[in-house]
Amino acid sequence: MFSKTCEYAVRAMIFIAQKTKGGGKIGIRDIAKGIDSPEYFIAKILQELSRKGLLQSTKGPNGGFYLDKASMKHSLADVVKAVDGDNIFFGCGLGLNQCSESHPCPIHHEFKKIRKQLAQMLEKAKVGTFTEELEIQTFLRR
Amino acid sequence: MFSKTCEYAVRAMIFIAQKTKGGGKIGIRDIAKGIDSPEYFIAKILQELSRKGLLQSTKGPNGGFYLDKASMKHSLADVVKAVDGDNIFFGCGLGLNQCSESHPCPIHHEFKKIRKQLAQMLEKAKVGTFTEELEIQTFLRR
DNA sequence: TAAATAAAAGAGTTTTTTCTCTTTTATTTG
DNA sequence: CAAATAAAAGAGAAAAAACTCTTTTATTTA
Repeated sequence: MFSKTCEYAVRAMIFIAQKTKGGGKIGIRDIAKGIDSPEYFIAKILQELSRKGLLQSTKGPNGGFYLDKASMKHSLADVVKAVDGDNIFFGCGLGLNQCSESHPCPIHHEFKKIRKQLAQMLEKAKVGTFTEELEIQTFLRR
Repeated sequence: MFSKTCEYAVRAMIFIAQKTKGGGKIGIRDIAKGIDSPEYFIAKILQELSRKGLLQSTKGPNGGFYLDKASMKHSLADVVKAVDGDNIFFGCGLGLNQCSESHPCPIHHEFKKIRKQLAQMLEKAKVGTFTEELEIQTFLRR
């Protein structure tokens, strides 16, 4: 469904939201452990997301990654788009470039409904909404 | 969503169904052209599907690929499973191995609905049902 | 039964994705 | 301001996916 890069990104964003809701920051090593991902790899991914403004970071002692108020309101769809692009939301299920309403592939209309539901679900899910359930952190690993 | 291999596979199966409904066979070169895929690559994919019994073939002059009655009844879900496995139908949206009802990731329950709909849609779509609309063949390219 | 045909199998190469390590830059704190 | 800390950036390596070519095997037909 999503690339591994994208899965790590979503897990990391949710994790960081949980951990920095109170105002602190969290380091890359703790993030990697917290979501069970390769440390250097998730670092690269977060650099990219940071450049795109989806999360914040500061260098040096007491530095780390965090989410400001605006970033907390980003949706999982925003994260997915930033990493994998929007092909999952708009692309043809059979990989055809020219597939459209007027020139549909055999499963175009059925597939459209599912893509739409997926998009809506991920739009509704804001990064900041996963903070309440504290226990959830366990479930971002493995 | 699906691997390219899988997209080619589904397109090829639909194409072969359309072309061999009347009882004939179709060669690999025509299939590759018909669905706009790399010839040697789709050949490999169909060999695999043939071994798994999802379609039939014969060698030699007048040989080629075709679908017998039973194969026509296979669903697109069967094809997807044969190529990509069933991860798309059962796997966690965030890539977690241990994600389950009792140990869910943050989007487990929402994601489950979408996976289910996708599965149902592809189960319902039988390879043989795409034969009526003759014009459809154009829409398996590009 | 020899030649022609077409898929199957074997053995790759290329490209993309995933992952790693080292060096640099920014920030803090003693 | 020097040392320590932590992310950013650069430059890859490893693994997986996508794709290609050649040889073999099965089948038909002249």
